[in-house]
Amino acid sequence: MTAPTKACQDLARQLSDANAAVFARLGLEPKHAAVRRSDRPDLGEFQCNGALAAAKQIGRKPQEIAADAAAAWDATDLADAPTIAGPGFLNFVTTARALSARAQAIADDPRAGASAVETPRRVLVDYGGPNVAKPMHVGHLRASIIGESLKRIFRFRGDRVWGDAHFGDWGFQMGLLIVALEDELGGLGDPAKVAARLKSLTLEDLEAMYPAAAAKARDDAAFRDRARKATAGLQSGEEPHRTIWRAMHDVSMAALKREFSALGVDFDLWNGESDADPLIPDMVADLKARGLIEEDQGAQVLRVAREGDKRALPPLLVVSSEGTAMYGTTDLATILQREREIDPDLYLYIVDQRQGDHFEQVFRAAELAGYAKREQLEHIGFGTMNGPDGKPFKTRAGGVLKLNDLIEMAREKARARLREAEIGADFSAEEFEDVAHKVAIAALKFADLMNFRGTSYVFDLDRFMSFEGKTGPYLLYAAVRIKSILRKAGEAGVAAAPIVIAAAEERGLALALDGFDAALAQAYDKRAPHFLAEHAFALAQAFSAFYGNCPILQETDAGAQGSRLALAQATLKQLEITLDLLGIAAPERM
RNA sequence: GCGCCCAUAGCUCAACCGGAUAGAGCAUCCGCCUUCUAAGCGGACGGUUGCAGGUUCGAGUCCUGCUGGGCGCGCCA
Repeated sequence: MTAPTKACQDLARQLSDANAAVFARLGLEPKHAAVRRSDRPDLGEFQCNGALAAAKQIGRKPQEIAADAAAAWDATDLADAPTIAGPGFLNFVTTARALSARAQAIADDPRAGASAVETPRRVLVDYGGPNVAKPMHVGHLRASIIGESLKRIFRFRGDRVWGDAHFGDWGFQMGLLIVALEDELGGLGDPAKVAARLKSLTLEDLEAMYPAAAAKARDDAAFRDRARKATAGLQSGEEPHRTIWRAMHDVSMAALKREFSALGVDFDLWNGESDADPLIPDMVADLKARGLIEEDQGAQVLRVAREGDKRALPPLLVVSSEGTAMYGTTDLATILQREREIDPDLYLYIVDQRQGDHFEQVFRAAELAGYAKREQLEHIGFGTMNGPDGKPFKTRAGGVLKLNDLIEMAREKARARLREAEIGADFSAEEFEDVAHKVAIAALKFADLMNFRGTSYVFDLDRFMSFEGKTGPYLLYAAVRIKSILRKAGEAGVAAAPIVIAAAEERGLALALDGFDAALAQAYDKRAPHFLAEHAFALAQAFSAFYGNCPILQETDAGAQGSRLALAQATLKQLEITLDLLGIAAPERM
């Protein structure tokens, strides 16, 4: 019954449990007792709206039910008896004792107050989606940032998680590159000549070859046809197709690993579409034998339309009229491969929401084929990153902006702002660069993750890097200020003491710390990191208010000083965990 | 043509299962550095939630229609 023993749970949960006991005694359904953070901080810290729903159900007046519940409240260690407002809302204010205990529990918890899932699942997160020969551009930014964050969120909640880059190294694009090379060399007949060219092949070569070949294929039917045949040749293991593919694959892969590393994005699996290729012949034969595939216009298709669909979903193209595997085929085979090698309970595909139909086709096909259940497969779609004109982001010249260039732009802006603020004058060149990089990445990532993933947002580097308001740099600044205090406290020999919440800003900070678990759960349930981004900002704001009004080093009361130091430590720990879940790292100073 | 998504403060975005007076940041204005990093803090201003109906004790949220925008619709991925 006393708060301290339950302090491992967040306050909303503690209040809900206590209120559920009250509701049960009154003969009301406990589910109506749920308490959550208040929308009206002027009336209370927490609220329960259940009296209204309960009233509807049993035909009593909501105010009466609320009054009964308030009168029956007995968890006075946790909160005072709730006040009643409006049509029957219950408003709670927690006791300083319960709040102190909760803050202490967070301070003592390596997970900073975050709970874990009861039953861990095996989760595969498919994100990033880089391609051979195509430089990563701003379109890859969202997939990488959101996917990386979701991977970390699921892992932190206790699931067993694999992040897979699902490298786009198969299909028609490879055929295009092969015929482009053929034309460049005037034929592929001379193995020595081919080998020599492949040895000198650079990423820049590939990045020039691909768009040229893709453009040519658009209005040159003969070229397109050769590329399709080359694709078929590659997929049936011909030479020199295979050798050429391997060289192009390796050059691209090495470059991509560098780029992802700069972004702070890391994968457990670097599997490519090509890795699922060996499964395709047997898979197609199996689908055929079970009568799931039929011939249509020279191609082999798997029909996935269902009765009751508002619109007839086109069939999944399993084998093209040229005999090649299409990307749906590869995606299906990849599910088969992952079932065998990983056996995930849940698949998350972090891909642009415009591909929704494609994934619906693949997921239905997987279910029809019995490879996976439909509910295990989720397409986590996201919106586009737009330019100032509201259309998908383009450079001033109208082309796509390379990810590398984007990051360098952000870094340059960060350097300028650091110099402007006269920060880092005493840093080594190395540390200065490290800080500029961290600031740049934090700005880019937070600007992306603060919005719900489904909405498109306008890219505005000046705004992201403004260092003011709701930005990545603001969060880093908050973390760095705490680190600075902790360093000085350490030098001064100030030690942490039991947390005692007294001042309004301490109360606000403790409540912010308490909100972490709910934010994490929402981010997890909705597959939406912006709930955590929101929490990080709220926490940093609460700390800033505390920072301005509750000095630590100057505090003369040892108990209050130790308590505040412990609060600062807990805040830093939780802020760094939250930032890490967003894929953001804070420097030691800035 | 069919289907999906979106429309919230001047701008960029939030709003948990339908709950109270719709919240932040930016911009504008007013305060606060003799104090742990002012890249900060406090305050003010700012709204017919695209339009019209409907369901409900209660609608930004659910339903219908309309307007405006984005996107998708078999051999690219």
